[in-house]
Amino acid sequence: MRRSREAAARTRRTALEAASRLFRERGIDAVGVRDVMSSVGLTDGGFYRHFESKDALAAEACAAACTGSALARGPSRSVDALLRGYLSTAHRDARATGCPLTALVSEMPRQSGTVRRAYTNGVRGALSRLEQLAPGADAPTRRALLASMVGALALARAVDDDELSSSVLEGTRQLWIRALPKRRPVRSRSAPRVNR
Amino acid sequence: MRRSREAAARTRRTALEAASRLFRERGIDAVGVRDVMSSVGLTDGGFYRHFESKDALAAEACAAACTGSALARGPSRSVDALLRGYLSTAHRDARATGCPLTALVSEMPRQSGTVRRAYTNGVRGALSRLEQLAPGADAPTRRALLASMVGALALARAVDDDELSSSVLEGTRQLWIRALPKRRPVRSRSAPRVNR
DNA sequence: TGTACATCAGTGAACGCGCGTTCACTGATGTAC
DNA sequence: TGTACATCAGTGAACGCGCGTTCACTGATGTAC
Repeated sequence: MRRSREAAARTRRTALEAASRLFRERGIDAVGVRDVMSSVGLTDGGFYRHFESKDALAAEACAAACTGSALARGPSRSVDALLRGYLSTAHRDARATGCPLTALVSEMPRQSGTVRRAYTNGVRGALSRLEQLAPGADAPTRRALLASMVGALALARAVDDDELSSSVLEGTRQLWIRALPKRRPVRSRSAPRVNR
Repeated sequence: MRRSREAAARTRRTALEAASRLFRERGIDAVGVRDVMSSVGLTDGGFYRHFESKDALAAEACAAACTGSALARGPSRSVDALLRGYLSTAHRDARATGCPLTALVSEMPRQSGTVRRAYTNGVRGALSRLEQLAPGADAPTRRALLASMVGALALARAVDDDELSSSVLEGTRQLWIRALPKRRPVRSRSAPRVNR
């Protein structure tokens, strides 16, 4: 039966959020329209009142996951803090709520144009965020940094061996803590090391 | 009708090779037993004369792709040459014959135990190869290097924008050419710079 | 403010299709004598 | 070396199942008067 406009909007919003999580957890192709709708307590027929197709949902969910992810808007205020969070075992073990760039990376080449466009915009957004957090790194370095983060998290999730998995995250963290220029310290550059 | 032992062995071998390419190109879940068998000119029913299940095929194909890939046995004799090949647009555009670690990385968390084990062994093999090619890099650095290569190639394949894609490969190549210790030069370390 | 009616969110069955796997069958291959 | 027979690689139909999408229908919501 008909629902109020507010209820319908809520249905659309919660279905989109559920899809965003399910796609990251199981992959876009492995999640059905029925899975999405039943996860918000509805049947699948009504899906097409809210989305034109599964592909349209995938593109929108990918975009939403990108703008909502830790890389785009997380609380980190330094690149060190970002790396600690991104390359943590907690992030590794939370695929459904983690970075969509990593969760979907190797199925993206086979996705439709609209889905890939959303993903590519997510990559651009992540690169801008890195520019804010690491202004000392040039553009090629920022691209290498993003690729390294994505690769480390993806590999850490892929392998079977917990020790190997953790060491990939840790090795990548160490690399960037060494490689990135440090923030200008609070005291003036030439000041002697004194209290205050 | 029955085939000779040699013909049957050939069937098994070519089906395995076809599966290895198809899985890398389209993903394991998206390739059916029919796809594999029809790509070697047979019907699907006979598949189970050669493999116990699709999962067993996936594990074997993953292992075969790992031991046969450029990372495991390519012709590169230096880490620079390896990086030039691995992070090339040619490798990016040849998913079916390229590195399986990258092609399958983000669907691996959802694969069966046997498939993940094959993949993890592939990661270990790649790390050993990097140890041979870059003996100056310590273990954490080698893990970061592999993660960075996988991430760069995967991202370059995922995005829609050719310029962004190439720049991710190029930025990663630059990073490692800078970051890795150079090979010991031919002349002795303390010799002055003279001719010969 | 009340009433009549149009709208539309959600239901549930149906569609054609492809999946992994099973199985009776065919007939060439391999082997025992 | 010839013959009889067991083996088994490959065929093709069938199985139960889930997929994305469509659609007639229900009945509460929203609106025009």
